[in-house]
Amino acid sequence: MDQHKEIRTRFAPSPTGYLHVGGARTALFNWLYARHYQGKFILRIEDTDQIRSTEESTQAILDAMTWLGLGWDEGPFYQAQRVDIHRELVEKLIDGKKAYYCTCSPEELEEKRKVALQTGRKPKYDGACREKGRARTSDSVVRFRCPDYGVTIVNDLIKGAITFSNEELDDLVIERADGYPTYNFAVVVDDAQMGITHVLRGDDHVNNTPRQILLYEALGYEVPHFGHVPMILGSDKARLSKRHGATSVMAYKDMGYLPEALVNYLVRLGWSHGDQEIFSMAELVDLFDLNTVGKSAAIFNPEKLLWLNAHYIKEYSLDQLVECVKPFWTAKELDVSDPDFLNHAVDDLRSRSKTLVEMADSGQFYFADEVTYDPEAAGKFLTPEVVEYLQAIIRELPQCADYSKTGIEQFLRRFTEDRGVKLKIIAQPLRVALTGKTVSPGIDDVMITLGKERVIRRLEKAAEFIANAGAA
RNA sequence: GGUCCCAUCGUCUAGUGGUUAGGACGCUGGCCUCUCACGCCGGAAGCCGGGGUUCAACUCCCCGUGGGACUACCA
Repeated sequence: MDQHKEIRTRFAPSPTGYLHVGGARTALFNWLYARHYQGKFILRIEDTDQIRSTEESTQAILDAMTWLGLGWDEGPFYQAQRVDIHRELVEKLIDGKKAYYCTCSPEELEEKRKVALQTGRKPKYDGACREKGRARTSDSVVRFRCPDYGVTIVNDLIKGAITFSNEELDDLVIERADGYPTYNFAVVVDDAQMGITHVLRGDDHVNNTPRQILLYEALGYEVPHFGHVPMILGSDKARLSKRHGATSVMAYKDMGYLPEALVNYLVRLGWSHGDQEIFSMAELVDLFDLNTVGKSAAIFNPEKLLWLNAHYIKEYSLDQLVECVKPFWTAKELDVSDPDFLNHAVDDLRSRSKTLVEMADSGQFYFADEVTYDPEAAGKFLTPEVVEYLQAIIRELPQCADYSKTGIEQFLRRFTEDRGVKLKIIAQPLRVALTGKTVSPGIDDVMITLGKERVIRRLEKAAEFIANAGAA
Protein backbone atom coordinates (compact mmCIF):
# COMPACT_ATOMS: atom_id res chain seq x y z
CA MET A 1 0.00 0.00 0.00
CA ASP A 2 1.25 3.42 -0.91
CA GLN A 3 1.82 5.17 2.41
CA HIS A 4 2.03 8.59 0.85
CA LYS A 5 -1.18 8.53 -1.04
CA GLU A 6 -3.93 10.68 0.42
CA ILE A 7 -6.71 8.65 1.95
CA ARG A 8 -10.10 9.30 0.40
CA THR A 9 -13.27 7.76 1.80
CA ARG A 10 -16.85 8.34 0.87
CA PHE A 11 -20.41 7.90 1.96
CA ALA A 12 -22.79 7.11 -0.87
CA PRO A 13 -26.40 6.86 0.25
CA SER A 14 -29.29 6.42 -2.10
CA PRO A 15 -31.92 9.11 -1.53
CA THR A 16 -34.87 6.81 -1.10
CA GLY A 17 -35.65 7.68 2.49
CA TYR A 18 -34.20 9.26 5.59
CA LEU A 19 -30.73 8.66 6.91
CA HIS A 20 -31.06 5.75 9.28
CA VAL A 21 -28.76 4.84 12.12
CA GLY A 22 -27.00 2.08 10.19
CA GLY A 23 -26.12 4.47 7.38
CA ALA A 24 -25.10 7.06 9.91
CA ARG A 25 -22.61 4.69 11.48
CA THR A 26 -21.17 3.83 8.08
CA ALA A 27 -20.85 7.53 7.35
CA LEU A 28 -19.27 8.09 10.76
CA PHE A 29 -16.66 5.38 10.24
CA ASN A 30 -15.75 6.81 6.84
CA TRP A 31 -15.60 10.30 8.25
CA LEU A 32 -13.44 9.24 11.19
CA TYR A 33 -11.10 7.20 9.04
CA ALA A 34 -10.54 10.11 6.68
CA ARG A 35 -10.07 12.56 9.55
CA HIS A 36 -7.73 10.26 11.41
CA TYR A 37 -5.43 10.01 8.42
CA GLN A 38 -5.91 13.63 7.37
CA GLY A 39 -7.61 12.45 4.23
CA LYS A 40 -10.78 13.53 2.47
CA PHE A 41 -14.35 12.47 3.03
CA ILE A 42 -16.55 12.62 -0.06
CA LEU A 43 -20.33 12.60 -0.22
CA ARG A 44 -22.07 11.13 -3.22
CA ILE A 45 -25.78 10.70 -3.73
CA GLU A 46 -26.61 7.50 -5.60
CA ASP A 47 -29.78 8.53 -7.32
CA THR A 48 -29.75 6.39 -10.43
CA ASP A 49 -32.99 4.74 -9.41
CA GLN A 50 -35.15 7.40 -11.01
CA ILE A 51 -38.34 6.03 -9.53
CA ARG A 52 -37.41 5.75 -5.89
CA SER A 53 -35.03 8.69 -5.52
CA THR A 54 -36.37 12.01 -4.24
CA GLU A 55 -34.89 15.44 -3.64
CA GLU A 56 -36.63 15.51 -0.30
CA SER A 57 -34.70 12.46 0.82
CA THR A 58 -31.45 13.96 -0.36
CA GLN A 59 -32.07 17.04 1.72
CA ALA A 60 -33.06 14.94 4.73
CA ILE A 61 -29.81 12.99 4.50
CA LEU A 62 -27.74 16.15 4.19
CA ASP A 63 -29.53 17.67 7.19
CA ALA A 64 -28.94 14.58 9.29
CA MET A 65 -25.24 14.45 8.45
CA THR A 66 -24.88 18.10 9.29
CA TRP A 67 -26.67 17.61 12.59
CA LEU A 68 -24.32 14.74 13.46
CA GLY A 69 -21.35 16.92 12.64
CA LEU A 70 -20.20 14.81 9.71
CA GLY A 71 -19.16 17.45 7.24
CA TRP A 72 -17.89 16.41 3.81
CA ASP A 73 -14.87 17.75 1.99
CA GLU A 74 -16.16 17.20 -1.53
CA GLY A 75 -19.62 16.88 -3.01
CA PRO A 76 -22.37 16.14 -2.74
CA PHE A 77 -21.96 14.59 -6.16
CA TYR A 78 -25.03 13.25 -7.88
CA GLN A 79 -24.64 9.98 -9.64
CA ALA A 80 -27.53 10.56 -12.00
CA GLN A 81 -25.69 13.57 -13.40
CA ARG A 82 -22.89 11.31 -14.46
CA VAL A 83 -24.81 8.91 -16.68
CA ASP A 84 -23.04 10.12 -19.83
CA ILE A 85 -19.77 9.03 -18.30
CA HIS A 86 -21.23 5.70 -17.30
CA ARG A 87 -22.67 5.10 -20.78
CA GLU A 88 -19.39 5.91 -22.40
CA LEU A 89 -17.64 3.31 -20.27
CA VAL A 90 -20.33 0.75 -20.95
CA GLU A 91 -19.70 1.37 -24.64
CA LYS A 92 -16.01 0.83 -24.11
CA LEU A 93 -16.65 -2.48 -22.39
CA ILE A 94 -18.91 -3.59 -25.24
CA ASP A 95 -16.30 -2.65 -27.80
CA GLY A 96 -13.74 -4.64 -25.86
CA LYS A 97 -16.12 -7.63 -25.82
CA LYS A 98 -16.20 -7.45 -22.03
CA ALA A 99 -19.90 -6.70 -22.05
CA TYR A 100 -22.80 -7.46 -24.35
CA TYR A 101 -26.42 -6.62 -25.06
CA CYS A 102 -29.02 -8.93 -23.64
CA THR A 103 -32.60 -9.06 -24.82
CA CYS A 104 -33.96 -11.59 -22.37
CA SER A 105 -37.16 -10.22 -20.89
CA PRO A 106 -37.53 -9.83 -17.12
CA GLU A 107 -40.41 -12.31 -17.29
CA GLU A 108 -38.43 -15.07 -18.88
CA LEU A 109 -35.52 -14.49 -16.53
CA GLU A 110 -37.85 -14.69 -13.59
CA GLU A 111 -39.24 -17.94 -14.97
CA LYS A 112 -35.78 -19.40 -15.47
CA ARG A 113 -34.82 -18.46 -11.92
CA LYS A 114 -37.88 -20.13 -10.54
CA VAL A 115 -37.22 -23.33 -12.46
CA ALA A 116 -33.55 -23.38 -11.48
CA LEU A 117 -34.46 -22.98 -7.84
CA GLN A 118 -37.05 -25.74 -8.01
CA THR A 119 -34.68 -28.17 -9.68
CA GLY A 120 -31.96 -27.37 -7.18
CA ARG A 121 -29.68 -25.47 -9.55
CA LYS A 122 -28.10 -22.06 -9.04
CA PRO A 123 -30.50 -19.31 -10.05
CA LYS A 124 -27.87 -17.42 -12.01
CA TYR A 125 -28.12 -15.94 -15.48
CA ASP A 126 -27.64 -18.72 -18.02
CA GLY A 127 -25.75 -16.59 -20.52
CA ALA A 128 -28.40 -16.97 -23.21
CA CYS A 129 -27.39 -13.77 -25.00
CA ARG A 130 -23.72 -13.98 -24.24
CA GLU A 131 -22.42 -15.14 -27.59
CA LYS A 132 -25.34 -13.99 -29.74
CA GLY A 133 -23.82 -10.64 -30.65
CA ARG A 134 -27.14 -8.88 -30.04
CA ALA A 135 -27.59 -5.26 -30.95
CA ARG A 136 -29.15 -2.55 -28.79
CA THR A 137 -32.93 -2.56 -28.80
CA SER A 138 -35.43 -0.41 -26.96
CA ASP A 139 -35.59 -2.86 -24.09
CA SER A 140 -32.16 -4.45 -24.17
CA VAL A 141 -29.81 -4.30 -21.22
CA VAL A 142 -26.04 -4.56 -21.09
CA ARG A 143 -24.42 -7.37 -19.17
CA PHE A 144 -20.87 -7.70 -17.97
CA ARG A 145 -19.09 -10.85 -19.02
CA CYS A 146 -17.80 -12.51 -15.86
CA PRO A 147 -14.93 -14.97 -16.06
CA ASP A 148 -16.08 -18.61 -15.97
CA TYR A 149 -13.24 -19.86 -13.84
CA GLY A 150 -10.63 -18.70 -11.37
CA VAL A 151 -11.15 -16.92 -8.11
CA THR A 152 -11.50 -13.34 -6.97
CA ILE A 153 -10.08 -12.47 -3.59
CA VAL A 154 -11.35 -9.62 -1.48
CA ASN A 155 -8.73 -8.49 1.01
CA ASP A 156 -11.08 -6.98 3.49
CA LEU A 157 -9.63 -4.54 6.02
CA ILE A 158 -12.04 -5.75 8.67
CA LYS A 159 -12.81 -9.35 7.80
CA GLY A 160 -9.57 -10.48 6.24
CA ALA A 161 -9.20 -12.30 2.92
CA ILE A 162 -12.40 -13.65 1.40
CA THR A 163 -12.18 -15.90 -1.63
CA PHE A 164 -14.93 -16.20 -4.22
CA SER A 165 -15.12 -18.65 -7.09
CA ASN A 166 -15.75 -16.74 -10.28
CA GLU A 167 -18.21 -19.39 -11.43
CA GLU A 168 -20.51 -18.29 -8.64
CA LEU A 169 -20.70 -14.84 -10.19
CA ASP A 170 -23.12 -14.36 -13.05
CA ASP A 171 -23.14 -11.86 -15.87
CA LEU A 172 -24.62 -8.92 -14.04
CA VAL A 173 -26.56 -6.16 -15.72
CA ILE A 174 -24.51 -2.96 -15.84
CA GLU A 175 -26.88 -0.82 -17.87
CA ARG A 176 -30.62 -1.02 -17.62
CA ALA A 177 -33.11 -0.79 -20.44
CA ASP A 178 -33.75 2.85 -19.47
CA GLY A 179 -30.09 3.60 -20.16
CA TYR A 180 -29.18 4.17 -16.51
CA PRO A 181 -26.27 2.26 -15.02
CA THR A 182 -26.93 -0.22 -12.26
CA TYR A 183 -25.49 0.20 -8.79
CA ASN A 184 -22.61 -2.20 -9.16
CA PHE A 185 -21.34 -0.47 -12.26
CA ALA A 186 -21.92 3.14 -11.29
CA VAL A 187 -20.36 2.68 -7.88
CA VAL A 188 -17.17 1.31 -9.41
CA VAL A 189 -16.86 4.02 -12.02
CA ASP A 190 -17.58 6.81 -9.55
CA ASP A 191 -15.38 5.50 -6.77
CA ALA A 192 -12.54 5.06 -9.24
CA GLN A 193 -12.95 8.45 -10.85
CA MET A 194 -13.32 10.20 -7.51
CA GLY A 195 -10.11 8.61 -6.37
CA ILE A 196 -11.64 6.74 -3.46
CA THR A 197 -8.88 4.76 -1.77
CA HIS A 198 -10.94 3.07 0.93
CA VAL A 199 -14.44 1.80 0.44
CA LEU A 200 -15.97 1.33 3.88
CA ARG A 201 -19.54 0.13 3.81
CA GLY A 202 -22.03 -2.24 5.40
CA ASP A 203 -21.21 -5.91 5.16
CA ASP A 204 -24.39 -6.52 3.23
CA HIS A 205 -22.15 -5.53 0.31
CA VAL A 206 -19.50 -8.24 0.64
CA ASN A 207 -21.11 -10.38 -1.99
CA ASN A 208 -21.07 -7.48 -4.43
CA THR A 209 -17.40 -6.87 -3.93
CA PRO A 210 -15.92 -9.60 -6.15
CA ARG A 211 -18.05 -8.46 -9.09
CA GLN A 212 -16.97 -4.92 -8.46
CA ILE A 213 -13.32 -5.94 -8.35
CA LEU A 214 -13.81 -7.64 -11.71
CA LEU A 215 -15.29 -4.42 -13.06
CA TYR A 216 -12.39 -2.34 -11.74
CA GLU A 217 -10.04 -4.68 -13.55
CA ALA A 218 -12.05 -4.72 -16.79
CA LEU A 219 -12.13 -0.92 -16.76
CA GLY A 220 -8.41 -0.73 -16.05
CA TYR A 221 -8.83 0.99 -12.70
CA GLU A 222 -6.80 0.48 -9.58
CA VAL A 223 -8.77 -1.58 -7.05
CA PRO A 224 -9.35 0.31 -3.78
CA HIS A 225 -9.17 -1.13 -0.27
CA PHE A 226 -12.41 -2.51 1.07
CA GLY A 227 -13.65 -2.65 4.64
CA HIS A 228 -17.01 -4.19 5.43
CA VAL A 229 -18.58 -3.03 8.64
CA PRO A 230 -20.93 -5.45 10.41
CA MET A 231 -24.62 -4.70 10.39
CA ILE A 232 -26.75 -3.22 13.12
CA LEU A 233 -29.57 -5.54 14.13
CA GLY A 234 -32.79 -5.13 16.07
CA SER A 235 -33.49 -6.78 19.41
CA ASP A 236 -34.69 -9.93 17.62
CA LYS A 237 -31.46 -10.12 15.62
CA ALA A 238 -33.29 -9.23 12.44
CA ARG A 239 -32.17 -6.30 10.36
CA LEU A 240 -32.91 -3.07 12.20
CA SER A 241 -36.22 -1.64 11.06
CA LYS A 242 -39.01 0.65 12.17
CA ARG A 243 -40.68 -2.03 14.19
CA HIS A 244 -37.68 -2.01 16.53
CA GLY A 245 -38.27 1.68 17.18
CA ALA A 246 -36.97 4.81 15.56
CA THR A 247 -34.31 4.24 12.90
CA SER A 248 -34.14 7.71 11.42
CA VAL A 249 -31.34 9.90 12.70
CA MET A 250 -33.52 12.98 12.69
CA ALA A 251 -36.20 11.15 14.67
CA TYR A 252 -33.65 11.01 17.47
CA LYS A 253 -33.13 14.72 17.21
CA ASP A 254 -36.89 15.20 17.52
CA MET A 255 -37.00 12.87 20.50
CA GLY A 256 -34.55 15.12 22.29
CA TYR A 257 -31.25 13.36 21.75
CA LEU A 258 -27.97 15.22 21.46
CA PRO A 259 -25.84 14.47 18.40
CA GLU A 260 -22.81 13.69 20.58
CA ALA A 261 -24.80 10.95 22.29
CA LEU A 262 -25.86 9.32 19.03
CA VAL A 263 -22.36 9.53 17.61
CA ASN A 264 -20.83 8.13 20.78
CA TYR A 265 -23.38 5.33 20.85
CA LEU A 266 -22.97 4.46 17.18
CA VAL A 267 -19.20 4.45 17.21
CA ARG A 268 -19.15 1.92 20.05
CA LEU A 269 -21.30 -0.43 18.00
CA GLY A 270 -18.53 -2.44 16.43
CA TRP A 271 -15.59 -0.35 17.50
CA SER A 272 -13.90 -0.11 20.86
CA HIS A 273 -10.88 1.28 22.60
CA GLY A 274 -10.23 -0.85 25.68
CA ASP A 275 -12.73 -0.11 28.42
CA GLN A 276 -13.47 3.45 27.40
CA GLU A 277 -17.12 4.32 26.83
CA ILE A 278 -17.18 8.09 26.48
CA PHE A 279 -15.44 9.69 23.52
CA SER A 280 -15.36 13.24 22.27
CA MET A 281 -15.17 13.80 18.53
CA ALA A 282 -11.56 14.90 18.90
CA GLU A 283 -10.70 11.70 20.76
CA LEU A 284 -12.43 9.62 18.13
CA VAL A 285 -10.50 11.25 15.33
CA ASP A 286 -7.35 10.57 17.27
CA LEU A 287 -8.12 6.96 18.21
CA PHE A 288 -10.28 5.54 15.45
CA ASP A 289 -8.88 2.92 13.16
CA LEU A 290 -10.10 -0.12 11.29
CA ASN A 291 -8.03 -2.70 13.14
CA THR A 292 -10.14 -2.12 16.25
CA VAL A 293 -13.43 -2.63 14.42
CA GLY A 294 -15.10 -5.94 15.29
CA LYS A 295 -16.43 -8.52 12.87
CA SER A 296 -19.78 -9.41 14.35
CA ALA A 297 -23.14 -7.75 14.00
CA ALA A 298 -24.38 -5.61 16.87
CA ILE A 299 -27.83 -5.24 18.33
CA PHE A 300 -29.12 -1.72 18.72
CA ASN A 301 -29.78 -1.02 22.39
CA PRO A 302 -31.89 2.10 23.03
CA GLU A 303 -31.21 1.92 26.79
CA LYS A 304 -27.54 2.56 26.39
CA LEU A 305 -28.16 5.38 23.97
CA LEU A 306 -30.44 6.91 26.58
CA TRP A 307 -27.72 6.64 29.19
CA LEU A 308 -25.24 8.36 26.91
CA ASN A 309 -27.75 11.07 26.17
CA ALA A 310 -28.24 11.69 29.89
CA HIS A 311 -24.48 11.86 30.19
CA TYR A 312 -24.11 14.50 27.50
CA ILE A 313 -27.02 16.48 28.90
CA LYS A 314 -25.00 16.68 32.10
CA GLU A 315 -21.78 17.48 30.26
CA TYR A 316 -23.03 20.23 27.98
CA SER A 317 -22.32 23.81 28.91
CA LEU A 318 -25.42 25.47 30.33
CA ASP A 319 -25.65 27.95 27.46
CA GLN A 320 -25.43 25.19 24.90
CA LEU A 321 -28.01 23.09 26.66
CA VAL A 322 -30.45 25.97 27.01
CA GLU A 323 -30.26 26.57 23.27
CA CYS A 324 -31.06 22.90 22.67
CA VAL A 325 -34.06 22.76 25.00
CA LYS A 326 -35.57 26.07 23.94
CA PRO A 327 -37.19 24.79 20.74
CA PHE A 328 -39.01 22.11 22.71
CA TRP A 329 -40.52 24.71 25.02
CA THR A 330 -41.24 27.03 22.15
CA ALA A 331 -43.14 24.20 20.51
CA LYS A 332 -45.35 24.14 23.60
CA GLU A 333 -45.88 27.88 23.14
CA LEU A 334 -44.16 28.75 26.38
CA ASP A 335 -42.46 32.07 26.97
CA VAL A 336 -38.72 31.52 26.73
CA SER A 337 -37.73 35.18 26.63
CA ASP A 338 -36.06 35.42 30.05
CA PRO A 339 -32.53 34.03 29.70
CA ASP A 340 -31.78 34.03 33.40
CA PHE A 341 -34.97 32.17 34.22
CA LEU A 342 -34.22 29.65 31.48
CA ASN A 343 -30.70 29.06 32.74
CA HIS A 344 -31.93 28.34 36.24
CA ALA A 345 -34.70 26.05 35.04
CA VAL A 346 -32.40 24.04 32.78
CA ASP A 347 -29.80 23.77 35.50
CA ASP A 348 -32.43 22.41 37.91
CA LEU A 349 -33.58 19.87 35.35
CA ARG A 350 -30.43 18.62 33.68
CA SER A 351 -29.34 15.95 36.14
CA ARG A 352 -32.77 14.29 36.09
CA SER A 353 -33.43 14.25 32.35
CA LYS A 354 -32.50 11.59 29.87
CA THR A 355 -33.78 13.51 26.85
CA LEU A 356 -34.55 17.10 25.98
CA VAL A 357 -38.17 16.14 25.50
CA GLU A 358 -38.30 14.74 28.99
CA MET A 359 -36.65 17.91 30.26
CA ALA A 360 -39.11 20.14 28.46
CA ASP A 361 -42.05 18.12 29.76
CA SER A 362 -40.96 17.87 33.36
CA GLY A 363 -39.98 21.53 33.40
CA GLN A 364 -43.19 22.80 31.96
CA PHE A 365 -44.45 23.86 35.39
CA TYR A 366 -41.87 26.64 35.54
CA PHE A 367 -43.67 28.53 32.81
CA ALA A 368 -47.28 27.93 33.79
CA ASP A 369 -49.25 31.01 34.76
CA GLU A 370 -51.52 28.71 36.66
CA VAL A 371 -50.14 25.50 38.11
CA THR A 372 -52.21 22.49 37.15
CA TYR A 373 -52.27 20.03 39.99
CA ASP A 374 -51.95 16.35 39.41
CA PRO A 375 -55.22 15.21 41.07
CA GLU A 376 -53.56 12.42 42.99
CA ALA A 377 -50.77 14.68 44.20
CA ALA A 378 -53.21 17.41 45.25
CA GLY A 379 -55.45 14.91 46.97
CA LYS A 380 -52.58 13.60 49.01
CA PHE A 381 -50.67 16.75 49.86
CA LEU A 382 -52.88 19.82 49.39
CA THR A 383 -54.95 19.07 52.45
CA PRO A 384 -56.48 21.33 55.13
CA GLU A 385 -53.73 20.27 57.55
CA VAL A 386 -51.06 22.00 55.51
CA VAL A 387 -52.88 25.25 54.89
CA GLU A 388 -51.44 26.87 57.99
CA TYR A 389 -47.93 25.99 56.88
CA LEU A 390 -48.47 27.41 53.43
CA GLN A 391 -49.94 30.57 54.88
CA ALA A 392 -47.07 30.89 57.31
CA ILE A 393 -44.61 30.68 54.47
CA ILE A 394 -46.61 33.25 52.56
CA ARG A 395 -46.27 35.54 55.59
CA GLU A 396 -42.65 34.86 56.39
CA LEU A 397 -41.04 34.48 53.01
CA PRO A 398 -41.16 38.18 52.17
CA GLN A 399 -38.92 38.72 55.22
CA CYS A 400 -36.36 36.27 53.88
CA ALA A 401 -33.53 38.67 53.05
CA ASP A 402 -31.09 36.20 51.58
CA TYR A 403 -33.06 34.61 48.76
CA SER A 404 -30.29 32.24 47.71
CA LYS A 405 -29.61 28.52 47.92
CA THR A 406 -28.17 28.82 51.43
CA GLY A 407 -30.64 31.49 52.41
CA ILE A 408 -33.61 29.33 51.50
CA GLU A 409 -32.08 26.32 53.17
CA GLN A 410 -31.77 28.38 56.35
CA PHE A 411 -35.26 29.73 55.98
CA LEU A 412 -36.73 26.26 55.63
CA ARG A 413 -34.63 24.85 58.43
CA ARG A 414 -35.71 27.57 60.84
CA PHE A 415 -39.29 27.25 59.66
CA THR A 416 -39.39 23.51 60.37
CA GLU A 417 -37.47 23.76 63.62
CA ASP A 418 -39.82 26.45 64.95
CA ARG A 419 -42.72 24.12 64.37
CA GLY A 420 -40.95 20.95 65.37
CA VAL A 421 -41.65 19.19 62.10
CA LYS A 422 -39.44 17.43 59.63
CA LEU A 423 -38.74 19.12 56.31
CA LYS A 424 -40.32 16.07 54.75
CA ILE A 425 -43.68 17.15 56.13
CA ILE A 426 -43.77 20.48 54.38
CA ALA A 427 -41.60 19.77 51.34
CA GLN A 428 -44.16 17.67 49.53
CA PRO A 429 -47.12 20.05 49.97
CA LEU A 430 -44.81 22.87 48.96
CA ARG A 431 -43.70 20.91 45.90
CA VAL A 432 -47.24 20.20 44.80
CA ALA A 433 -48.19 23.82 45.36
CA LEU A 434 -45.28 25.06 43.26
CA THR A 435 -45.05 22.42 40.57
CA GLY A 436 -48.34 20.55 40.63
CA LYS A 437 -46.51 17.26 41.01
CA THR A 438 -44.89 15.09 43.64
CA VAL A 439 -41.73 14.81 41.59
CA SER A 440 -39.57 17.79 40.77
CA PRO A 441 -36.11 19.26 41.20
CA GLY A 442 -35.06 20.12 44.77
CA ILE A 443 -37.60 22.37 46.43
CA ASP A 444 -34.99 25.05 47.20
CA ASP A 445 -33.85 25.10 43.57
CA VAL A 446 -37.42 25.39 42.38
CA MET A 447 -38.02 28.30 44.75
CA ILE A 448 -34.95 30.14 43.55
CA THR A 449 -35.73 29.64 39.89
CA LEU A 450 -39.32 30.67 40.31
CA GLY A 451 -38.41 33.74 42.36
CA LYS A 452 -40.00 35.02 45.50
CA GLU A 453 -43.04 36.64 43.88
CA ARG A 454 -44.02 33.65 41.80
CA VAL A 455 -43.58 31.35 44.78
CA ILE A 456 -45.86 33.45 46.95
CA ARG A 457 -48.44 33.73 44.23
CA ARG A 458 -48.46 29.96 43.72
CA LEU A 459 -48.73 29.35 47.45
CA GLU A 460 -51.70 31.68 47.66
CA LYS A 461 -53.35 29.82 44.83
CA ALA A 462 -52.72 26.54 46.59
CA ALA A 463 -54.20 27.80 49.84
CA GLU A 464 -57.20 29.02 47.92
CA PHE A 465 -57.48 25.65 46.19
CA ILE A 466 -57.52 23.85 49.52
CA ALA A 467 -60.16 26.21 50.90
CA ASN A 468 -62.37 25.70 47.85
CA ALA A 469 -61.92 21.96 47.99
CA GLY A 470 -62.94 22.02 51.65
CA ALA A 471 -65.99 24.18 50.90
CA ALA A 472 -67.10 21.85 48.11
C1' G B 1 -31.24 -24.34 -2.35
C1' G B 2 -26.27 -21.88 -3.37
C1' U B 3 -22.36 -18.40 -1.96
C1' C B 4 -20.33 -15.47 1.84
C1' C B 5 -19.89 -13.60 6.86
C1' C B 6 -20.31 -13.99 12.19
C1' A B 7 -20.29 -16.44 17.42
C1' U B 8 -17.35 -13.89 25.48
C1' C B 9 -22.78 -11.89 30.79
C1' G B 10 -29.86 -10.16 28.34
C1' U B 11 -27.09 -6.07 25.31
C1' C B 12 -22.33 -3.30 23.66
C1' U B 13 -17.53 -5.01 24.35
C1' A B 14 -11.97 -6.01 26.56
C1' G B 15 -9.16 -10.33 26.00
C1' U B 16 -4.69 -12.31 21.24
C1' G B 17 -2.14 -20.09 24.82
C1' G B 18 -1.27 -19.88 31.43
C1' U B 19 -6.42 -14.03 34.01
C1' U B 20 -10.23 -14.98 40.54
C1' A B 21 -12.45 -13.87 32.25
C1' G B 22 -12.20 -6.97 32.89
C1' G B 23 -15.44 -2.62 31.77
C1' A B 24 -20.22 -0.37 30.29
C1' C B 25 -25.82 -0.33 29.65
C1' G B 26 -29.80 -2.68 31.92
C1' C B 27 -31.29 -5.41 36.44
C1' U B 28 -30.51 -5.51 41.72
C1' G B 29 -28.92 -4.53 47.44
C1' G B 30 -27.24 -0.26 50.21
C1' C B 31 -25.62 4.88 51.14
C1' C B 32 -26.98 10.03 50.22
C1' U B 33 -31.86 12.57 50.65
C1' C B 34 -37.49 17.30 50.82
C1' U B 35 -39.80 13.85 46.03
C1' C B 36 -37.66 11.96 41.64
C1' A B 37 -33.21 11.75 39.70
C1' C B 38 -27.85 12.41 39.92
C1' G B 39 -23.67 10.59 42.54
C1' C B 40 -21.08 6.83 45.51
C1' C B 41 -20.36 1.64 47.33
C1' G B 42 -21.75 -3.61 46.57
C1' G B 43 -24.28 -8.00 43.91
C1' A B 44 -26.28 -11.49 40.31
C1' A B 45 -25.19 -12.50 35.25
C1' G B 46 -20.92 -14.92 30.01
C1' C B 47 -16.55 -17.85 26.91
C1' C B 48 -22.77 -22.13 21.63
C1' G B 49 -21.63 -27.77 21.31
C1' G B 50 -18.20 -31.70 19.94
C1' G B 51 -13.62 -33.24 18.38
C1' G B 52 -8.53 -32.29 17.77
C1' U B 53 -3.32 -29.41 18.39
C1' U B 54 -0.65 -28.39 23.08
C1' C B 55 2.30 -29.48 29.37
C1' A B 56 -1.80 -25.82 29.01
C1' A B 57 -7.10 -23.52 25.42
C1' C B 58 -12.16 -18.24 25.69
C1' U B 59 -7.86 -17.73 22.64
C1' C B 60 -5.19 -22.10 17.17
C1' C B 61 -7.52 -26.05 13.54
C1' C B 62 -11.82 -29.07 11.95
C1' C B 63 -16.93 -30.45 12.18
C1' G B 64 -21.61 -29.34 13.94
C1' U B 65 -25.31 -25.80 15.70
C1' G B 66 -27.25 -21.01 15.74
C1' G B 67 -27.71 -16.11 13.65
C1' G B 68 -27.04 -12.77 9.56
C1' A B 69 -26.12 -11.02 4.43
C1' C B 70 -26.47 -11.71 -0.70
C1' U B 71 -28.66 -14.48 -4.55
C1' A B 72 -33.08 -7.81 -9.04
C1' C B 73 -33.02 -4.00 -15.21
C1' C B 74 -32.80 -1.60 -5.66
C1' A B 75 -28.80 0.52 -3.73
